Amino acid sequence: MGHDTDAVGYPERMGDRDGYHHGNLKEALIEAARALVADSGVQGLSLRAVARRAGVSQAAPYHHFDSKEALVAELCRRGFETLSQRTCAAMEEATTGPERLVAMARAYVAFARDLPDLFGIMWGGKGLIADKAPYVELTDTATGSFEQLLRVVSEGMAAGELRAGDPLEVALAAWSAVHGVAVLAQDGGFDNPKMQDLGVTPERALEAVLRALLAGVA
Amino acid sequence: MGHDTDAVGYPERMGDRDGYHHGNLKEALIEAARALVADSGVQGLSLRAVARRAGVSQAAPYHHFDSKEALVAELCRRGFETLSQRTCAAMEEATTGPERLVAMARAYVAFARDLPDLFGIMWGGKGLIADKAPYVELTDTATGSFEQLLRVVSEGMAAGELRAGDPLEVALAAWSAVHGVAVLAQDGGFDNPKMQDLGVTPERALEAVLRALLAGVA
DNA sequence: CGGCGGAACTTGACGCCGTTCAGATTCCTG
DNA sequence: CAGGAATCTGAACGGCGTCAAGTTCCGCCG
Repeated sequence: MGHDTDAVGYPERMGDRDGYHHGNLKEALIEAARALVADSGVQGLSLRAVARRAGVSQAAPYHHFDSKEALVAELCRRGFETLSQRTCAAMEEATTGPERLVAMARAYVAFARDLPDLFGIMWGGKGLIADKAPYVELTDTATGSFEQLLRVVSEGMAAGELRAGDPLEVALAAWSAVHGVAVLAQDGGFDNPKMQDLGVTPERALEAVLRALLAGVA
Repeated sequence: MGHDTDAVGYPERMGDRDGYHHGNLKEALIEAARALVADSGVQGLSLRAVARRAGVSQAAPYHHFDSKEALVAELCRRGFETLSQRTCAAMEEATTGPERLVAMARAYVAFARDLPDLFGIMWGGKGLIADKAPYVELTDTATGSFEQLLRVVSEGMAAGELRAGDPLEVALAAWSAVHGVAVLAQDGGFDNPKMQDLGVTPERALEAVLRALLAGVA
């Protein structure tokens, strides 16, 4: 295993990682945080644990981040980046407007399922990030995903593949509905006995939502 | 103001509140937690702060709750109870199936707006409650809301006010979509400059979602 | 009425947390 | 090679969740 330092590479000239200086601690901290969340969940994400995992003292992170919240915000921002890449990739494999919307929706929910804890942090209420507003890069990246959706809807309408209407309205409805499925699937809204008895699954919820959306738009 | 002890009443024979024993600490703790969340947010919710607010020592809560998580779970459960009452009340003022669905949706989103922190705890990812499954009363109450929705959909279909179909499918789509709006409205998905520029508001998202849902069902 | 058992509560402690700060170490520039 | 800037350490502060041991009070049995 060894340290995490080699997971990301050094910025320019590869400093010797055994020196007093780490060389690329900022990146190593983010990677350590990501790994920590991935296998210990949100609860296990402490700044001290991140520092331990990166092999530095507990105070070292403060030379690269203003606070724990700032580190989490960056983790979060990268999550939105990944999410955007995934929906983008899924979309490009489809051709018509409705197909693209469906592909993006599936990719969105799949992301929430594959990386539930990261997804939980990204949309984690006021738990870890009291207010996203100060983290401009974070909100910009997050908004980028919505703009991508908005573009797909607009183009679909222009191409006559989606019924003409207000693209913003359609994009908002789609985002809200799909996000709802992802959130419920991720934090246990579907995972209790009664729901199981009813035959409720995230897949079914997604299909139901897609059917409703497409009925109004395709 | 005074202590919180008088907020709920004593169980049987009104004990003098100044004695060594509190008299009705469990209820007082829940009330203190509720108040704390209401005016300090999720971040300010610590077991010690709850105890302080109730005027007891830091260890006192452990005679009434197994852990902080257990207290939060009860808080949470009452949140679902309130939510259910609100959607129920809103529903009863409407007559036809579609009207009832719309009324419930509005009440749901209004709840998230009125009590954002409580709503955040109820659906708070893995932040405060690692796993809801052990808290049976909690999951039961939460599921009750969905069953209520399912009933309304079924009755609407039986009365011919909603297009015939699988009630579960429709209820799932409606819940997911409306929940999505509530979540996005609550944790800042709509509250950034770019979204404002686009003219995005929770109300608009809700209207968009409702239009899509009703189109497929009314 | 006396005292006894147990429930309710307090005190004090442990380890972990986020954060700060003085000082040690190393890198880079001149 | 000198000195300032960047980086990292070690120790500390207060707050947190939790637990063990001690204290106070209540109702019940004799």
